[in-house]
Amino acid sequence: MTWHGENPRSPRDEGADLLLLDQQICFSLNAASRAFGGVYRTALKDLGLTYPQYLVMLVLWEDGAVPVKQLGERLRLDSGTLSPLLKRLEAAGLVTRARCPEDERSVIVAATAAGRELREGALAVPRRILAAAGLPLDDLRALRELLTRVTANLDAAGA
Amino acid sequence: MTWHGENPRSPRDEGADLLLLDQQICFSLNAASRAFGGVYRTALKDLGLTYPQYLVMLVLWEDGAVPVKQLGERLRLDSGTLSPLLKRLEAAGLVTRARCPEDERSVIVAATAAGRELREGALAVPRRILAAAGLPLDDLRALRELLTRVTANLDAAGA
DNA sequence: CACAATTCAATTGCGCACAACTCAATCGGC
DNA sequence: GCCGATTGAGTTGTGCGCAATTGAATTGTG
Repeated sequence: MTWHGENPRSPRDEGADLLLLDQQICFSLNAASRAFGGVYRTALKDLGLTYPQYLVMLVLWEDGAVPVKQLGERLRLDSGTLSPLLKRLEAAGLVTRARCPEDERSVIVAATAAGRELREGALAVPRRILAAAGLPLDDLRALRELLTRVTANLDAAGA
Repeated sequence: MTWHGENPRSPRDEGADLLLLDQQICFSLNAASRAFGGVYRTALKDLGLTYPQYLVMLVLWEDGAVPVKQLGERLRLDSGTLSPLLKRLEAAGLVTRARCPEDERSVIVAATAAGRELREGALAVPRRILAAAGLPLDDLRALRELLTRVTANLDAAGA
């Protein structure tokens, strides 16, 4: 045996095995992310939220008022994404944006009364998502663990 | 013991464990996907490809000429995404698009000579990505396995 | 105090993702 | 052969994601 994998290839294609594995990992990650997106889209439709907007609301429900900067750190998003998103949430009457008096550079985001009321309807969403995912809790925990580690590694490598 | 988890909560917050897990899973999935995207962005910069364009080229390198429809099934993308993407690849001189003679509705996509030459440079990419991911092969396989299963479940639930 | 460097939000430009729609080609039943 | 239904690409509109830039507020240093 000149080859050592289960997928024998010509010498000219050395590395093609890795290329395949790579494709499967990254592609399946992408596909999974979009598949979750699809389920969230329908689950959040009644609330009038997109998934990133839902994430923002989750932070606001948990933390109260937070500056845009902090929101970005929590969600791994920059102002280029958050500014228009927050503008839309503001237009929908769900959040307020106000310059911080102590530091006029930063903008404080907070949920309005309507935004806080939305939490009620949002409580049903996660159970629906978990049911759709259809994996046992242990697997989901393992998945989360792996994802967290790989993200940390990738961010470190990219820095 | 009234509770059964490691994270006891008040009765009003029943299910909050699940809720939190859901948030962590979906968020970390999203974050991981974007973290991979960032590493790919830099790795593919020299080739002048984006990550979705790279996925398309992978299919073409592997399969030769394929109709747009088939491309969409493989990559889980629809014509609304593929049409402009393929247009850009065509403008870059990497692929050709031609109506299928047997069925004038479908369009056959194939790599040009320049597109095929790009494969040479692309062979170095996966190793770089895997290194950045920094997980042992077994973990990556486990990750891929979980992602594939969860995507299949989500797609089935969404249908 | 003055002034250069830094920080934070917003904006611009480009590409992806998806829903909704259009339109031509094809297929099916009759 | 004819006509309605279906199929495959493409287009439009909206929103996310990110790089690069702008501009105002703040901080640090001489």
